[in-house]
Formats: sequence, structure tokens, C-alpha cells
Amino acid sequence: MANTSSRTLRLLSLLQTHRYWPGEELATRLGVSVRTLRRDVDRLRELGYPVEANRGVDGGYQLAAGAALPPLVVDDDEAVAIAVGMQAATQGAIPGIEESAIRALTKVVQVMPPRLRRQVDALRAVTVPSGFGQYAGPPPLEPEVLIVVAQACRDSERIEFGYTGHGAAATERHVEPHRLVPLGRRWYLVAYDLTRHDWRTFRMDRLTSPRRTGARFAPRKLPGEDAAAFVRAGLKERQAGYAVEVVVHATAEVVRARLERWATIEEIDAGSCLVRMNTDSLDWPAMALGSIGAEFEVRSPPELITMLAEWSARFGRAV
Amino acid sequence: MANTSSRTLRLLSLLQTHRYWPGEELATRLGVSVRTLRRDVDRLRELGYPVEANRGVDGGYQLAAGAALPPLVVDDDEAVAIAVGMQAATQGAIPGIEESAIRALTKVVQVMPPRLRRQVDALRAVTVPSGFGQYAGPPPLEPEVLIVVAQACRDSERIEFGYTGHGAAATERHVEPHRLVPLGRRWYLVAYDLTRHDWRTFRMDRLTSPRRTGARFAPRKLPGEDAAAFVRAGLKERQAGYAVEVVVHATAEVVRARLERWATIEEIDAGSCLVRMNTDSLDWPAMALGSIGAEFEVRSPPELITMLAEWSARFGRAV
DNA sequence: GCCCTCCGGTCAGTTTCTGTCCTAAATTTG
DNA sequence: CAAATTTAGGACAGAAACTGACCGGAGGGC
Repeated sequence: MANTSSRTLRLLSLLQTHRYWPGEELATRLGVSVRTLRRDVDRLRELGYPVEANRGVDGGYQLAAGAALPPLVVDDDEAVAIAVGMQAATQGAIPGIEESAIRALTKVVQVMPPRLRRQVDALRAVTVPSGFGQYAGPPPLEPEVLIVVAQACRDSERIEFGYTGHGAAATERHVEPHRLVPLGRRWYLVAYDLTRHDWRTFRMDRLTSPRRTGARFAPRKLPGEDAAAFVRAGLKERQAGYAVEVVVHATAEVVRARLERWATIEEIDAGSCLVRMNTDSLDWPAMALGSIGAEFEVRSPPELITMLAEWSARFGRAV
Repeated sequence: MANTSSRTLRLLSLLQTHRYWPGEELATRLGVSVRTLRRDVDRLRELGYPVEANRGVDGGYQLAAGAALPPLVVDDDEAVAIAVGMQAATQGAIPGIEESAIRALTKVVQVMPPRLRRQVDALRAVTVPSGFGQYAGPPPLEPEVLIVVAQACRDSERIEFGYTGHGAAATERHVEPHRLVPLGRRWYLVAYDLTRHDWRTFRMDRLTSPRRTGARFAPRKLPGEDAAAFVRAGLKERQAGYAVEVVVHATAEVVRARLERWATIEEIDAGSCLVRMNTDSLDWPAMALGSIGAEFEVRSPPELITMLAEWSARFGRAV
């Protein structure tokens, strides 16, 4: 405990939790002389962490932004927040960061004491998943499943799991996991199937109770170039999804203010514009159209027309 | 660079990025003998980080979950993911973790190199905010504002900002920030106003361009017990919000499957149930009711009835 | 039973660390 | 402008540690 490296770590932690510290206080907290504290600060600086110092009255030390990221010293609550947030992110709440999020998530979860994992589980139960419309979109994925598989990928460890293929019966698989690929709003696992002796793509939401076997393997080379390309190539079933096209009788400006983030909007004339969006679920285009508060006509898909007619009738009966 | 503590940190980092390492490889990477590596591992264990070791063929070291959280060694992408995720979390995407999220966020942002901050900003632009219906709910809050104020709270640093009170003119404030309180779906700042010489509560979404003055202060004691209580007491304007109550003619089971997470469902009889939810925006109850696909009657609020009638008419004309 | 890997003791030489001086430099305050 | 405060950093000596080399042991997998 009286170690130098431990102290350096504690110093880093102090600098992260409270930005500004006078030298004397830091020295007292760490139980060393001020001179040694200065040396510790020097050490941190040599390691690339930019500790800034102010002289004079009310001087002190603070950690600035540097070229490299220092290790994050987080407390329990913060770790839970990160874990829960990263779980949400892997579910597509924030497009584009799914992969980084799953890596961060495995790191946090790996070192998390059990009591914190329980907190995370408890919080997950009350969490609003990603966007709305999610529940009608892809089936929600157990974060637990994702984490186990991600860890196995990272550590080159064989896993077994149950898999229910497209309309097929449930089978038991034994594979060497290679990469996890987020595509569209789904996760896919690229793995070498040890029973079929070939590379396969598995949809993560069809995969149940993965178990780590503890057996490690030397990673094979994937035949294609890229795991993502491999998944795309193997995707026979096209993304279902709907391409929605609607003419809204309102100025493009008004429509943009509401839908800019979720749809592309083209102005037709001063009083109307064309709204396009791609979506798995028709529920939220309906909601979007309702909430704009303007007249509109649906160009496609026909399913949306049917659905709106049905909603209209039902809403009419309800009020 | 050849330091012991630096090496210990690097070892910790290695153990976090790739779970399983043979001792020899670790030793080579760290540039020390195997014996010294073993001593380093011992050091980590003494610091409370449980490094497990496997003997025999294919043996190696791995980091397990322990009692304490080790410093998280994250790479650039992961840091960006954490920052973006925590920003979303502070906006109420995941109820209950706002405060921890803002603390984690300030920690990450504080040490983040500028190039990564730019990435975070770029990602924020394309981010779908928290839940849908958000855009009709509370005005979105600039994460930048939240971060600046949170840092100032943490570091006991005076700030200045513009504030547009409830129906009042814009004023310039100079305060000693005390605490940030998430309440409902909004953030409030409890601070000592240096012009008015009294404690005040500020709604964060009405606060513009906060500037850190660099002047630190000795924290005063808040008169009441709790910052959260102080905010609640000062809240004259009640949360607008709607309490939605709807009878749905479907089995409770079916409705639960769809709405369990966002609403409370009470069974009335075998064929109908009562759905309650609280929301700022009526759009998404409408969408939820539409997507269930069952008949229903609205009990309250009257605004929902009006809105549904209007939607019904408009949908009818559209198809 | 054999091989591979981690485990930990001992020892000597070297390095580093620490506290106590000291002076210098920067910055705020009066 | 001077005083006070606070970081910066050199010198030094003693204590503490770290390191590599060597060793026999122990546990796991084939």
C-alpha cells in the first residue's frame, strides 16, 4: 500500500475527481512530503499525462487534456452508469459507436465486482431501450449474450450455444468466434463452426445461452477480406424494412424542424415537401406524421396506407 | 519509460485489452524477465486487482472481477463511445443514472485530447436523442453547457452565464455553483447568486454560454438539508406532463408484452385492461395505442381525445 | 509419466526512492 | 513595488526497492 506505483495511481485518481488541488493537500493525502509529490507529478508528466500547475497564491495542480488518455479512475456509480450506457449504445441507441461500445462494455464488465453487476442488471430492467419503436423493430438482445460472445471473440475462446436458424429447428453449435459485426440494427457473429467445418454467420438475436468452454484457439484466417463484408455477402434475406415516401403539405422548414434527424426532406414547392425514411417498423412514421399536424399523402409503402386506415378507424371509434 | 510504476500500469492495460496472456509474452512486451513479471503480478494483486493464473499447457494470466475497480484503460474509440453514451444518459435516456453519468462524463471529457472531443461533437450531431418524443418534450440541453457547469461545481469555481427566467428578460449572472440536480426530465443548478446574495435555483435549459471565471471559492453551506429538496421546494411551476389513462380491449398479457417498460398495466377482466402512463408528449401514447392493434377508450386526458380525433380525421383523408 | 507453465525462495548488485536541505521563478496581494 | 505564497528543481545521503539469475516445486493436460 505504501508503494510508489500505488501512490501514483492514487494521485491520478485524485486529479481526476477534483480538478484543482494545492500541492500541500495532495502531499498530505498521499502521506508524503511535498518534494516527493512534485516528483510524483513529474512521473505522471513523463508518462504523458499533462499535469498543469499554477504558482502563486491559490496555486495548485490540475489534470489537463493531453495527447494520450490516462487510465480512467471511476467510482462504483460511474462504472454502473458506463456499463448501462454502453449496453444501451450496443443496442443501436447511438448509431456508429456500437462496436466501440461493446469493447468498452466488456472491459468494464470484466473487472466489475459482482455487486455492481447486480446493480447493472437491476437498472437494465427499468431502462427505456434505445429509441422508441424499438420494441416493434428487431427483437431486443440480451446484453449478457452480447458480452459473453464479445469476450470470447476478444480472448479467442471457443463457445457453445443454441441456435435457431431461419425457420429451422434449434441446433446446438460449437464454434470459434471471430468477430462481432453490427449491421443495420442487428448484431452478427462471424465464427468458424467446428461441427460444419466452415465459416458461418449467426444472428445474435437467434442465439441462446452461450457458454464459454475455456478452450482457447489460434485464430484462423477468414477467407474473405473483412468480417463485415462476409456478413453482408452471406445475408440472403434482405433487410425487410420499409422505404417510406410521403408528401406532406407543410413547408419544408416546418417538417425539417421535426424530422430532420430521422428522415430526408425534399422541398416540392412552397407548401409541400417529400419525406423519405427507411425503417423496420411502420409505427413511428405514423407517429411522426401524426405529430407534424399537417395533411399528407402516402406514396409508399402500401402497408403504411393500410395501417393508417386501420388506425384512423380505431382512433375514431375510441373517441 | 523504464519505470516500474509505468510498467505496472502497462501490465494492467494489457490485461484489460486481451483477457488471456501467457507469462512469457507479457514479459517480452514489458521488456523484463519472467521473474520480474511475476513480481509485477504480485504487486497488482497486493493493490487489490485479482489477477488469476492458469498453469500447465496453454496457461496464462487473466484479470478477474474483484472487490475494487481498477483504473479503466480505454482506447480512443472507447473513450468517444463512453462520452457520447454518457451524454445521452445525462439527457435522461436511462432514468436514475443521470448524476453518475455526468460525473463520468466530466472525468472523461477532462482528460480527452481535443481530436477526440471533436469526434464526440461530430457524433452528437447525428445522435438520436434519448427516447422518441423527446423533441416534443423538454428542450434539448447542450451537453457542453452541462459539462462546463458540472466541472465548475466539482472544482468550486465561480461561473458567469446568461439566464432567461420564467417570462423574464435575459439577465447576466455571477454565481458560486453548488450542485446539479436532475429532477423529472430536467436539470437544475443550485448556486449562490453573488449579485442577489442568496441561494437560487436555475433551470439548465434556460442558461446560456456559461463561462468559468477561474476564481475558486470556499463552498458555503446550503441552508436546507439537501440540494434536491431545495430544488423541489423552489419549484412553483408544477411539471406540465400528462397523466394518461386508457382502457384497452385486449388481454393484459398482450398489452404488457408491448408496453411493459413504459406504462403500468392493470387487468380489468379477461378481455381488457387499464393502461396508465405519465408523459410530456402525447405523441407516443398515440403511437403506442396504434401499434397495439386493439380497440381502446381514452379516460384521460381530454387533450389526448382531441388529438386522436384529429389524427384519425387526418389519417383518413391521407389514404 | 512427461511436458509445459506458473510459483516463490534466495542472493548480490544496482537502481530508485525519499526526506531534508537549498535557491529560483512565477503570481497574487497589499 | 515589496511581501507572501506556491510551484520548480538541484544536491545529498541513507533506506528501500527493484532486477536478473538461479533454483527446486507444484499443478494441469496429454
